[in-house]
Amino acid sequence: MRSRRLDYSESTRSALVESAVELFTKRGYAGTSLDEIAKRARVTKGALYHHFSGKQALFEAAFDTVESQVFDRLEKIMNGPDSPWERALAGLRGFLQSCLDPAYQRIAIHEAPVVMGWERWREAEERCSFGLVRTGIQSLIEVGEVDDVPVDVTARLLFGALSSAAIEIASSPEPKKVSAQVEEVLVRLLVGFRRVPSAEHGKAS
Amino acid sequence: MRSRRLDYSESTRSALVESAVELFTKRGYAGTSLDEIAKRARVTKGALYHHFSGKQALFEAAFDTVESQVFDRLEKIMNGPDSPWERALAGLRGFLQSCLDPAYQRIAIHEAPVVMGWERWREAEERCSFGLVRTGIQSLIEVGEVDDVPVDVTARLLFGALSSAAIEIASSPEPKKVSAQVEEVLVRLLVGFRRVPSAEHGKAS
DNA sequence: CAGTCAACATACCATGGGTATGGAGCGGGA
DNA sequence: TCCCGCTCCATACCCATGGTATGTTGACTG
Repeated sequence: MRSRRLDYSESTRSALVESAVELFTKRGYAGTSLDEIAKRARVTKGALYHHFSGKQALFEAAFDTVESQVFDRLEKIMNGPDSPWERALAGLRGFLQSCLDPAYQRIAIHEAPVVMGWERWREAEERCSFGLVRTGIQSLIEVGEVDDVPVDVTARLLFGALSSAAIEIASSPEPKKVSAQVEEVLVRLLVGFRRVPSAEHGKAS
Repeated sequence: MRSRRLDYSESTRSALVESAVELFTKRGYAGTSLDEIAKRARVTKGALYHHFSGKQALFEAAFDTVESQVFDRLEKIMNGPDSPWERALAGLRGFLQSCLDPAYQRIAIHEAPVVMGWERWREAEERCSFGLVRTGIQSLIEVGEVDDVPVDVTARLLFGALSSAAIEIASSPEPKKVSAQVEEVLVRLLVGFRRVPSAEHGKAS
């Protein structure tokens, strides 16, 4: 039987993470103090340091939550019954959609590489959205849809482009329009990568 | 006649900036204290705060120097007498080359968007390397080498891809190999964007 | 029911960005 | 030439904030 105490503990922990996500999103990592985070979670710094080893660890916990949300969403999308090509397009749209979330935006894309360090960020992303991009390209190559390009590098380039696009979209006065343009360019890009553009692409099926 | 005093002043200012560039490159923005920077420049924090309004301003000065160096280099390359297409390829290689400089790497690409804020970074980049990418694409479109895609968004995507590639290259155990791969993929990408070999857009010419 | 330990709160320290003040020497006007 | 003023920089200080050390409480165990 699960102890009542453990429930409380888990509750305060998640409250801290949730608080961290909100404040980091609003004011950034450097602009947010631990006292603020603790106060918003209605605990003190003591509780915070009981659950996390420090500010960085708390940030990584916040990173994990927002990242896993997006990951779950994208995984569902990309596990559809369609062809790899359809999956890639759907995943693309899904990612751009996810990037409209300010939390994912600022924490996972914008600040994480600096706060966590690029190495660690890369490592974490490998298991999340970047991993999806990577496997997406991988399967496109395996099926023969696109030429045999170096997977790692291509995935990195595409992910970089997507990340920039994400911020561009979110910081634009007309996100819808920019998002549509991004999609247009990206589809055009994928088409350009296609091996034999004989059959009709993306559209009908 | 230029005062001796002003020479000294200018000298200490540049010493501070140079010191900042080195330390920010090695330990990052958050990991570097103003006392360290001042000490390395053999002055005190008083001098630092006389020349700069704060840590951010000093960072921006460091950003400007590394950015302008790369800009000058790329501008020369892209002002060659070749065709826009050749210029684009040359500029691409030049940029990847520049990205091997750790200072440009960490300060201008990695940390600047976070330290300066994305808006301000974007604004500054508009006049520097990003501007070059933009005008490069612009002229490619004008000449008719590539399809009429939205310039702003395309430039943003390409620049994002390039930035990621930069870090990927520099943090790789075999930078030469990765750099070659990046170039391969990027050229393939540009070719994919080319108008000429495309038969399916109804615009074969 | 005493002891133990997780789950916090409280008090404190040290680093570091920023500020206020003081002084020293160069340049300009008499 | 002398003095004044202003730039240029040093010194001393403040305080916000991340991190630590210690105290306290209440639930579970034997």
